[in-house]
Amino acid sequence: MAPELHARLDRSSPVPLYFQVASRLQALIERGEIGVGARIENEIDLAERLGVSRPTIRRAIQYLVERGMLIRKRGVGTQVVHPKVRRPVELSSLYDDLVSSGRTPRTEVLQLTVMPVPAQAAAALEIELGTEVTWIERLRYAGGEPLALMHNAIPLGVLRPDRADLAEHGLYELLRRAGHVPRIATQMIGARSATSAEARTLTEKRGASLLTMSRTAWDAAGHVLEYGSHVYRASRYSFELSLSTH
Amino acid sequence: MAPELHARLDRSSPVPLYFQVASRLQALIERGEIGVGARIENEIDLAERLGVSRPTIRRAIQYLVERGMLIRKRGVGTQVVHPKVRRPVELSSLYDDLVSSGRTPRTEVLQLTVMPVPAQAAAALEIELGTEVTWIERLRYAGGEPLALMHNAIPLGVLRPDRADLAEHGLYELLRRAGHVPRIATQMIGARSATSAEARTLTEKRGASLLTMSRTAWDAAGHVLEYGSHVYRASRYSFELSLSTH
DNA sequence: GTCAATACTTTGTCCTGACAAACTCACATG
DNA sequence: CATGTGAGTTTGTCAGGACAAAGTATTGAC
Repeated sequence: MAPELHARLDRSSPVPLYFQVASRLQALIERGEIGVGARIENEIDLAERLGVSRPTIRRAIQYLVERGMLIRKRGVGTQVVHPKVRRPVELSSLYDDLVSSGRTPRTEVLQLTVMPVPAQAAAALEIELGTEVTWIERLRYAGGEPLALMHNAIPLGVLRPDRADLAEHGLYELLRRAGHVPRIATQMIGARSATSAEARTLTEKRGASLLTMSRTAWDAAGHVLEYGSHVYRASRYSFELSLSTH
Repeated sequence: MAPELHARLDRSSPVPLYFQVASRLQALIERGEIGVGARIENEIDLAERLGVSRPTIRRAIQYLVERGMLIRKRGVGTQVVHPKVRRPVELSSLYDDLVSSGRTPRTEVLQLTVMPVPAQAAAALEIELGTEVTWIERLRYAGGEPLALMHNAIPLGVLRPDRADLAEHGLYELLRRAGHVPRIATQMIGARSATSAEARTLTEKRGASLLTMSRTAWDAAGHVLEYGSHVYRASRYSFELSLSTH
């Protein structure tokens, strides 16, 4: 087996042992030193060789199983099924996605007001009709071209962003910075034709196909953070996601 | 605390103890007997009261944490964040989705041939251009109306379905029955306008917006099972998904 | 040679015990 | 009154052991 696995683990590190083990295994698999289909050493030997207990090894392997890199079969062993980390869909904002894919997002804030919550957002946010919320309308550019028209409703108690913040950062970044970490979300992805106003704003032809996404996000305490209703130029954008069952 | 949690666990059952505990907790939370925001009993007391060890309780709680129902904080405790099970996106077929939402799917097999793999599918399936595959074109109805036009490419070694099977079952069911369990998939969701042929088949107007989804699925051993390229009537269908970070 | 019983390997479940780290809150101190 | 110190609570990590269940390979009977 590869040399990395022989190196001693750092017991003085704040990084948990199971995570150190998982990271090493992951690196070996990503570099192809343990090929797809190959079996890794059994848990008991691995534990002994690395000088940790079997539960620690199991936890490390479990971590990689959940990421879709490994699968285990009782009586058989643990096999590599995929060399890349297949992250489940992430709870990220378009802004972060664009940045991490090397593009340069720019945001134009079209509207920023406090107003009674629109009907569709009220249901999603689980708040009374008539309650005031911050209502935001933004136009997101990537590579100099308009990409998406975004509408958000945010409860007043959660965040009161200003135009400058919104122009320079993603909404999720602002939420996180305010101590509201999005943890859970439900999304609906659909499609429809652009209205003439939308077509004009997005520099598309009238009736062009748009990808729609609406999302409600909650924090760890179960409080609603935001409702968003966005349209994307289907000619420039699509959603990509990986799934795994375990 | 609610009475269900007091009932004795069944140690003779093949259902693991941690799962029995998780199921009970889940039921209590879903019925609202432990409200959102409420803290559940700490692990050590819970373990003692149910007569199991703390690792078993931890595993049960972990299971619900991963499903987005509970969150834990060191030094604080474990809280209910959402009363419904938030399943992560599932690796299921449209057919199964329709059945489980109480609709009655019907499938019309438009084409079923063995032919050289189309270029787009070759890349997704990671096979040589020119290799022969089973090529399927299906029209899926729900509630008497056409809903989706589906194209699939399947390696010959994986499955050789016949028309009758395809008309009566979902593709994923056939795959599973043949011993090929889909475990990992990558999907792209986008949108575009219908061609006139598509519009005719789906009884939409020409140029109507369609939701597109292409997917590649692998089994546990990392073998490619299928590539699918589907279009859905955006007026009748959208994708719904829940996400959580943990 | 075929097929069933058996031994072996490997992961799955569960236990007890221990200490560490993060958080809360009361209390003493300036 | 503000502040930080320390005790108490709760989850996080880790050890080591035991047996069960599922699969694989070998062996033996017919």
